[in-house]
Amino acid sequence: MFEDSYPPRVVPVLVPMPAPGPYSYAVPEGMIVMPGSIVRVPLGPRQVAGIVWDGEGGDVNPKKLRPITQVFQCPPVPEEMRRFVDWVAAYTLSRPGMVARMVLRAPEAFEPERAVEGVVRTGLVPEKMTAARKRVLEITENGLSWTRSGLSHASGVSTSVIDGLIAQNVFSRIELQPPPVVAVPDPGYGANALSEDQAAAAETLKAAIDKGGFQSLLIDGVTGSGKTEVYFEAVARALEKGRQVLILLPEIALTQAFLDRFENRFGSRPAEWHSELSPRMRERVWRQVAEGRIRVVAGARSALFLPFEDLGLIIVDEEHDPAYKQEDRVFYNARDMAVVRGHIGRFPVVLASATPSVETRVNAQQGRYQRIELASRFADAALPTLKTIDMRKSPPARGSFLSPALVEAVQDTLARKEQALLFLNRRGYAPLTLCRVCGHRFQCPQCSSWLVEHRFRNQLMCHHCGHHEPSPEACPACGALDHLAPCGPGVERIAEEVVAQFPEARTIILSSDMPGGTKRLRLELDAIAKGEADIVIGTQLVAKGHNFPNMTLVGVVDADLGLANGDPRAAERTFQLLSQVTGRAGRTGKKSVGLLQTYQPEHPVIRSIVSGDRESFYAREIGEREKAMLPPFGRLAGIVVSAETRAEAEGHARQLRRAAPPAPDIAILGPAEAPLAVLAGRHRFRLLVQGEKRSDLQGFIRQLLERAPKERGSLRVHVDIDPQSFL
DNA sequence: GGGGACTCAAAG
DNA sequence: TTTGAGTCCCCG
Repeated sequence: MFEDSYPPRVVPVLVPMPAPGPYSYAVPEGMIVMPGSIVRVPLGPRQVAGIVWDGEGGDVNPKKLRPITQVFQCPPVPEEMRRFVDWVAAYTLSRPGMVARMVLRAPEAFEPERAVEGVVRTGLVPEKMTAARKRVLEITENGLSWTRSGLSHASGVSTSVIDGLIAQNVFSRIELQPPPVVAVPDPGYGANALSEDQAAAAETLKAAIDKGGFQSLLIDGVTGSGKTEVYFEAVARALEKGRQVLILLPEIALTQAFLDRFENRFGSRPAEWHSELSPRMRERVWRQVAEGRIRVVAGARSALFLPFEDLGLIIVDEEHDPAYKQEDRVFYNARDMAVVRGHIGRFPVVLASATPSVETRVNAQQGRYQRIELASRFADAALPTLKTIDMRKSPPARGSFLSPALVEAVQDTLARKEQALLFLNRRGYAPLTLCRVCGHRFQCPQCSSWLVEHRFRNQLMCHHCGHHEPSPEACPACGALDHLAPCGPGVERIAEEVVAQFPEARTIILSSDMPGGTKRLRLELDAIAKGEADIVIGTQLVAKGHNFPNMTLVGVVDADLGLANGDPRAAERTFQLLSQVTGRAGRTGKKSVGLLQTYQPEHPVIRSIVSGDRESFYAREIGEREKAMLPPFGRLAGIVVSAETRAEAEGHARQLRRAAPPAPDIAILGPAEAPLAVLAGRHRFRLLVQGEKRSDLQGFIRQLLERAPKERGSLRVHVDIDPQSFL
């Protein structure tokens, strides 16, 4: 008997820390675990949740071996999900435990939800009948069970009436399943009438679902072409087949309108998953997704790591959106990992965008993704007429930033009682402050970029690293008072100009850093949709999928901004942003106009925006990328190592060049160029490492990380996805 | 002598 | 990633 338990059974367990692989734990006698089981294990001085992994427990010093404390009573993490974790870890050069940590992000969800106490009729009748008791009995005639409070509410009696009936055995207490977070969606609830284009596209998607197996599809349709309705049909079909569905959205916290549309189509809301969920809700959603009780989740990128019981479709809406990139700890692009997830789970993945990323277009061109085009706007929604305003010929008055032509257009719009949107992708009041006496420029002490003045907060802020300081009264270099000059506009400064020009108009600024946070922004967006504002001044936030039905003028204050900042994706980003923002106009068929203030009206990006010729943009950009060997072409431009100082970056670069041939191409970039990834925290320099094969680069980076353990913390590796090395 | 800030190694 | 231990420094 004693012998039976020796040697103890040992299993690998993935624990939430950056160890190179799973740790081994002993399984106490009588405990039943299987791969995927979520367990509580001792780890150093604490207890953590981990996932029993596949294979044998590695050989460890038996003295170190400790037993699993407990197996949680929740569904094991499915095989598909475990392969996905392994794949993501290998691809992103992160430790599997850190990826597993993303799966286990709902610590209280591993224990079953507490059952709710309910009551049900026993069949007995009360000795004495009263009016209140009669009402209760009528309502419960059908024999269904009720919660105590629910029943008291429904029958309009106090709970003590029900307690009395329980005491007389007219009702008995039962345990009810905890209530679902959301009702089950009904695929046949509110099917929309589709245009011919839309119907054809929907058929293609449904065929992919019927066929089964992995496939990635791209819905490529101009803004307003009704992509959402199209992929809703795919969602409906997957639901009919009994599969779960994940809809990924960038920044779901702001997309309340999406949830309404879903509800109109399916009769109930999808479950939400994003960082602003309350811990309680997070637990319930996680648990119910694992149990298969939730059929559709609409979530931010982290929803990709929910333990779906039977996922059968992923939609990635606005697939080009940079918000899909996670750039800390585990670096990944949720759009690409969604494709991988679908491949592992053998189901279709649908990407949707009006302005697909160049990578995705290349994938479509090469036949990896099936492209479905929606060329026209839906129903009466007409695309706005777009024009440039040449700022060399029609300059703004001195000290202002809006050209007379744009001011006039705003005036006309107000006169027609319609709304105008002025777009400038720059937060704050002025991007640079300088001293007119000595020429001093305010710079960030941490990362040497310019400090942006924010008048509302009365602060100078670094948009790079978050450093901020109070706005100064005097120049710190020469001490001169009243000679600090703001240079260039931010949205706050445009708002100042607008208020001066149109004092009677109702003006709203929409910028992610306005006080009040997400909640306030949501209210503001609602207010605008209801017509409670005349002029909206906004940063890129306004480009994102909000519907402003009465918006007939979009003015782009600086269409050139972002075209020349050294980022290899600058042209693409600008094209996407300007297409999306001008697409905000004319959603309900009113004649609408987009005006782009520019100093370079002949610039190819500006021209393709104005002419509406998307294809010329993609053709040209794909060609440029190919020439420059940038993503998604040629040599993988995929790995970025950030370091704190240039010397350190050079050290890393030397090491990499010394590493076994073929040595990769390495570029060292300062904060100003900063392409491909946001500089995180204190990291000021980055090496961009290019190589022939992903596996070579992975080798280099591993070596680098191993040889430079002292630099841990000052060294960050970022993987920029190379879509051609997938799968 | 104790507390705070910091670095380091270890966790099965 | 988290933790505890060790070290240094400062302080009536």
